[in-house]
Amino acid sequence: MPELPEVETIRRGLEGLIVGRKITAAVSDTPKSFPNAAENVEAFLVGAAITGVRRRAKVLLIDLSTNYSLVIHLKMTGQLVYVDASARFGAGHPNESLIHSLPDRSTRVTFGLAPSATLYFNDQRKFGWVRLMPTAEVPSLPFMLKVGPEPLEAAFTPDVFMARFSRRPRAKVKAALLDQTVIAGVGNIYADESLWLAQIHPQRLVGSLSKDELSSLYSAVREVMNLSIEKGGSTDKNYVAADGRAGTYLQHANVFRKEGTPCPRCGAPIIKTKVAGRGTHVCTVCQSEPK
DNA sequence: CACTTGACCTGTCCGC
DNA sequence: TGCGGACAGGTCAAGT
Repeated sequence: MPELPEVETIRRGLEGLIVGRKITAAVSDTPKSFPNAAENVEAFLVGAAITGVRRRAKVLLIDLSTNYSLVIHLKMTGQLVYVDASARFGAGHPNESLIHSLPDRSTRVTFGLAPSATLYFNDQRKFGWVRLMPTAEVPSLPFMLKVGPEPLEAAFTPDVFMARFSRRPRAKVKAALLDQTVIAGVGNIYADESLWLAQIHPQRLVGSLSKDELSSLYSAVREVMNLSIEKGGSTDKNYVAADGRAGTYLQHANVFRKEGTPCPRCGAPIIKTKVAGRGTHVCTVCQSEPK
């Protein structure tokens, strides 16, 4: 669920909440979620100050004064929720019930932050992970070496987009969109929304797309991602921002989870199918099927 | 090689 | 009501 807009929303929230703070403790009962040597945690994490929060693709990077970083992937159900002790009292918090129930049974790692705050890494399905490593080694991670360009950066021009796609001419366009080595950050929600906006059927093979269609898809991906960041991301079930707040993008979605409802463009019913092994939402009138 | 499918997990929902 | 099974979706490994 956390795709680029969700991770970016979390990053922005965390930046304002944790940069400059000192980590006082890091506790985990789930080695799979936090597979770091205890001695490294003691030496390079506990006592370190947080110097910055970055994002690359769907990966979050929390940089530390020890020149180590926490590398975090939320995968499907991961959350990073910041709770200040003062939020435990009084009303008015954007997600009162969540804040008051933490830690809960999905809490995998608990970070103490001076003077009186806690950062919870929650992950119901344990697909996500937190790793502590030297900041200088992050770019050498296999994922970082292979991942494609950031779609919202200025350097990501239509020409770059087309060059990346031309690497996979025989793939279904949805599979290519989801491939992180082609473009960074697109997941299932924004793949479906972008393809609907560009009026391209997800089964179409990349090699069959015209230059105009690729150009439309380029614009659609950026438009959809930008709108979602503006709305604080998509909250379906698990996703919340760093302050516990839900995102509202799905209220603006045109096809995702809209099966049976009329296409906002032509009125035909949206259908749900499976493409590239994933649940896929299309308007079969606006997005004509291949062959 | 290029592309597709299955595994990793847990919780929820649907049908019987 | 209980229970089995399908499903959710990000990424890597294994399969075609």
